[in-house]
This record gives sequence, structure tokens and C-alpha cells, in this order.
Amino acid sequence: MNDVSDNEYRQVRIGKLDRLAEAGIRAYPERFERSHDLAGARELPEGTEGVAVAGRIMTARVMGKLTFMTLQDQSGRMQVSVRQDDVGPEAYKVVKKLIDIGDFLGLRGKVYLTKTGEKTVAASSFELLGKTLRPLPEKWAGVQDQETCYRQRYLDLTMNRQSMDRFLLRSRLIRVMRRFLEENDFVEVETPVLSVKASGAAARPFASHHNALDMEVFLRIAPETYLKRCIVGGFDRVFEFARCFRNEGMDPSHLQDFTMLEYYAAYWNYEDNMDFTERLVQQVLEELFGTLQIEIGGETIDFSGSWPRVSFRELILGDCGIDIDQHPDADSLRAAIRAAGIQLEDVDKLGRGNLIDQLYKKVSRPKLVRPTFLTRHPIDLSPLARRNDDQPEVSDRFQLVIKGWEVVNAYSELVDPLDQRRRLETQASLKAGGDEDAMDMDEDYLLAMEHGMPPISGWGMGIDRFCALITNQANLRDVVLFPLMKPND
RNA sequence: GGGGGCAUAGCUCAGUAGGUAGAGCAACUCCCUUUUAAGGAGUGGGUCGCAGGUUCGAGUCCUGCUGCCCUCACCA
Repeated sequence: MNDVSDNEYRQVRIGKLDRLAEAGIRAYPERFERSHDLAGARELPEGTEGVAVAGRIMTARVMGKLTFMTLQDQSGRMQVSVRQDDVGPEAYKVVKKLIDIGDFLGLRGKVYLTKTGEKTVAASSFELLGKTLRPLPEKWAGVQDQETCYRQRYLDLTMNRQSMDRFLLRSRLIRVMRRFLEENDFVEVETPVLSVKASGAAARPFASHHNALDMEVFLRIAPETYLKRCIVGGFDRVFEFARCFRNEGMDPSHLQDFTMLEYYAAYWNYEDNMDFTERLVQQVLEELFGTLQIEIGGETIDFSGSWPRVSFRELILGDCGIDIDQHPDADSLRAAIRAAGIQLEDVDKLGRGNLIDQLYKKVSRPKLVRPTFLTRHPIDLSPLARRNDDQPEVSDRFQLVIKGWEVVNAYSELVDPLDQRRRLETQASLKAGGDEDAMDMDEDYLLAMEHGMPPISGWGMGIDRFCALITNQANLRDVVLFPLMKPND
């Protein structure tokens, strides 16, 4: 693939560069003034003159003294034609001999309809806008090889329109979300990617070294504690599209490098936040698809109306008959799980919270297809969430689950600095005991908390996951332009 | 990390039973002024992912390795 020395295509095209230079034609000119993009030009009435279009040549049909080509730009494709009688024999020879499929071409002329009714721009003049040294993949099948699509995404984007459309949709998704948040008085902020402590989630971070300061630094695993510091400082509502990094296993639903949208709203609780989440997601889907009935994996999922809100306890009770409230400790719950004949991995090592989490993942999560708010998580799964006032063993938290995917995680934030200190101490001792995913003590964050916080509800969405979900992709890499790959040579 | 699958020309793919590698597109040389998977005549292009092994002979069988995909486990 990368063999440069004896590639026939490359040698031939480098030869054409020399011949272009001899003819005084630049292979890489600096600009071209377009009058329309290709989709726009296709809408022009027959007979429109002075049209200037540009794009990559995708196909060419050379018929003696008349050549048809299909150009492609971001907007789509359009046919153009060059006639020897119109451009002269010298220029026409350039089209026939020195311009290849894959080259960028700019062309000025007039819109007409061919005999077969195809809207076409007939060139009165044209310019080579960029010479390719490599052939484009096959025009009909395109690039099929998934590895090539990931490693050379530009080929995938060029050849597979559905891929381009998916990435355009991702961009629109982010735009719509940003606008919705701004319209609701949220302020976009930027917080550190590199810091001394990876805080805000239970995950292993990537470590690096800061040379000038000679200290270890970590890539963030979540923006959470910094966004909450913003609230301490007086912002009422903040959000960030935060690239996060977690040094853990990867599979189709986990990337080590992913995008989280997080926002924090002062004076809200998690129930306000569920209402807002419904509005946000419904607005996004309405703008992107014009409907709230979305086809995902062969079934139509209805996003309209209010979504069910069920607690961990209700959900698990309904799905396997175990009432977690009747099992206040891990041993009792473990016995109940065994008695119900449910197989969980490493069942002996897990504490009560993780047992509940595993139980949920096994018996309940796969059944959650319609958008559902899952609420009231065990407190020990939620070290940064607020304790419920009436039921101290659960948190004021929710996750939005769609088709078994956890898309949003949100809660009423823990704003009591002394409770927070105790819970981080618990996490730190778990970590000292060998739980590598447990959180670190974070004195700097506690210092901020001790300066006072209002009630806050925070919210985080895995943008890659949500995007994959609504574009019907099973693998997150299919919504990331350039996923990390091991070198293959 | 366990299990399964894939890797052949620039691209998409064939390759029967182990007998010196094929097609279409693309490229090159020609013909062709309304094609649109344009058409016609001809030509060139391959360390068959890498390294070993079995065999008279390996794209094909065996072992190891690399990369990718799926899956289980782990994991926001």
C-alpha cells in the first residue's frame, strides 16, 4: 500500500506532472472562484451561463472529441462535459492525456441538458486544481475493507457517501446541542485536559510527563470537577464538549479517546434535569430527522412524550424478583442472586453496589429499548452524587438508557464538602486495597467545595455513543473520523 | 486476556482436489462529438500479510507472528 518505489500509477502520474510543467500548467494552483457548489449548480435552470464549479473527478467518459466527467464536492456530484470545439485542441489534449480520475478540476461554462436529460455544465474553460498521484478506489464498489476505511478515512469519505453523511450529521448534532444549551443560558467553557490529578470518574488515566515542571501529569478522564469549580466561581450554567481519555480496554462501545458533553446547572435537581434532557434530545432529533420515531437496529424507537422513570429497585424487582431493599449487605444480596439462579462473574469479590450494578446489567439493561430514565443508584456507585434525603443508601441520580446503551449519566451533585471528603476517603481506601478504578482523594477539589456551592445538577452524555445510536452504527469507530489504530507495517 | 473469522494486482473479488496466479474496474497505446458501471481493439501490472515447516511441488496443508473484524471477559 505504501510502497513508493515501484508503483505504476505513481510513476505514470509523476510523468504527467513533468508534461504539465512543460505545457506551462500548474498542477497545484492556489485558488479557484466557485459560483456554486455542485448541488447548487444542479438546481440551476438549463441555459444558465457563467457557472463556475469545482470538485474531484470521480468518473470520466472520454469519447473522442467530447469528454464527460462526474465531479464530486461536499454537497454531492454533478456531470460536466468538455468539448474539443469549445476549449480548443491544446486544452482538450490536457483533458485526455494529463488529467486523471481523482484529480481536482475547476470548470466554467453553461448549464445544459444532455440527450438523456442529465443536467451538465459544458466547459468553456477549465483548470486543473490538484493532481493526484494515487488512483481512487474502484468506482462502483468503493472501499469495502473496514481497516482501510479507518486507516485512510479520506478514501472512505470520498468513495462512500453514507460515511460522509454520517460525519456531516455528527457535526450537525453537535451544532444543534450547542445552540440548544446556549438558548437555555448555558455558557461554553474550556477546562484542562492535562492536570495533576485525573478526577471526576472511576477510570484509569493516561499518564504523561511535563518536562519543564518535571512532574507527572494525567489526561483528563472527565471534566466534572473543573466544571463544578466554575459553578463555585459564579457561573450559573456551564457546558463543555470535552475530549476525555481513559486507559482501559477498547471494544465496539468503548474508545480510549472519546467526547463527552457535560453541563452543570445551579439550582436544579436531577428531576429538573430529566425534564431538560427530554427537551434536549427531542429537539435534536426533530432538527436532525424531522421526527421522533427513529429506526435503530431494525426497530422503530419512539422518543416522543415523557419517558419512563424507574428506580434501580423497581427495575430489578420486576425483572428477576429480587428486592434490593431487602438485602442491605453484600452477603445477603449474593445469596439472593444465587438462589435465583443468576450467574454473575466474580460474584464473591463484588461489594453490594457493584453486585446491584452487575445484576442490572445482566437482567435489566438489555430489555431497556425505549428511552428510559433509570434512577436512584446505590450510593457507593456514585461517589460524586448527592445522597437522597429520604433514603440515604441511594443517590439522586439518573441514567438515560436507550436500546441497552447508557447514553446519559446525571445527578443532583454532592455539594456538602464534608460528605464529599468522607466519600473520597472511602474511594481512596478502596484504591489502596487494590481497586485500580476507584477514585483518588482530591484535596484541590475539596478546597473549592469548601468555599461553597449552590444546589447543582450535572449531566454527561457520551457524544460518540449517542451519535452511533442515532446513526445506527454498532461500532463507535464508525462515528469517529480517525480512530486510533496500531501500525500495520 | 479467551474463542471465532479475515488478509490474493491501486480497488472490488475469484482461485476447484496441493501442480509456476485470474476477472471487472483502474492504468498504458489506439478508435470514437451526448456518455453516465460509455463502447471497441490491444498492452503492462502480483515479495498471494510476515517467518518457518511438510512436500518432487504450497495462494492452497501445518506452526509461529503481525494487523483488522466479531464475540466473551474487563471497563464509563
